[in-house]
Amino acid sequence: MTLSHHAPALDAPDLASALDALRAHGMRISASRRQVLEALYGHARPQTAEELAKDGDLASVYRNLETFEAIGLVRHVHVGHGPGLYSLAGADTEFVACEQCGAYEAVAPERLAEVKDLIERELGYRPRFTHFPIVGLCARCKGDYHAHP
Amino acid sequence: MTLSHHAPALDAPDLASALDALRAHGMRISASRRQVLEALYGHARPQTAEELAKDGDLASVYRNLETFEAIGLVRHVHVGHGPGLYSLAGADTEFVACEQCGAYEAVAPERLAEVKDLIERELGYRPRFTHFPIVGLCARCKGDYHAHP
DNA sequence: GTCGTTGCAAAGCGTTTGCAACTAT
DNA sequence: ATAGTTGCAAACGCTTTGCAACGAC
Repeated sequence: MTLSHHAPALDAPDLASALDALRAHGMRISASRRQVLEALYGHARPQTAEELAKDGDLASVYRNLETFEAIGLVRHVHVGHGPGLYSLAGADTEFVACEQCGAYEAVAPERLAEVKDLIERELGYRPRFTHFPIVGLCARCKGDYHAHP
Repeated sequence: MTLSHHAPALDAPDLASALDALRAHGMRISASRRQVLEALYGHARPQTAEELAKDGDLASVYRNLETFEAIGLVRHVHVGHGPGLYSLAGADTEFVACEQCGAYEAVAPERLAEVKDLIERELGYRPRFTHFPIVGLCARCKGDYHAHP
């Protein structure tokens, strides 16, 4: 499958409207799906598939996250080498991550407007830090070269 | 192991000086090591471990790339979800990658000086696009939203 | 009753590890 | 002779897939 990560963010402000969105796409409401969505609505931070599965079936969670992403309900970001981190699509969010300590932060796109324009002008690429973050050293790690996580 | 990716780039302009570098670090010159280094010196583009191994032992190649990287001889970049791409450390190089078509390009650090300063001023993170590239849409893919690789 | 979805098991990919057999020094 | 290295096999972590049983509609 070639899942587009460019679906326009679907704004489902609560669980009920998320379920409506599924129905609107002809999808059924299963226990697994309800549970994943509840978990997503219950956490501010992006979650791994494993966290979202709790004790349910991981394969189903991956399948569901994939379809949720296809309809623009969910999105995920890759921080370092770890598992993907999933969150509700809502407003576009970009990320910065520290390759030293693994910390990462969401960044509102407005704060990166100038940066992205500059990169596009210089390189011809239109950057998007929603799926793969800006990677570097965070304020703490910049100082201590030999610091450990 | 926690391998520092921040070792200063070791400038070994040819195979002979790379081998000297190994010796200088008390490392032995094995057939596997010679072969990996020859492959690295023989290709301009970053190579996967599998490509570097040709028909040799992949595990040894990974082990050797890891130690080469630890002494600053080699470096690798992660483009999308594929395997790591290894190259000689030489001069610092940063990368941009297209998340649509998988294309990527090396970028001289000077071209990113302004961008990196701007990011650091805005976010507090000091970006480094040597290990994880800037990701976005390349010039070709920006246009055709539904283009295929 | 249908067909989408699940849950399990198994495979996949890229990478790492344990360990006995080698080999550069 | 004695480490450091190799090569194989097996495991790893994350994700995907095949498929029969299941359950939402």
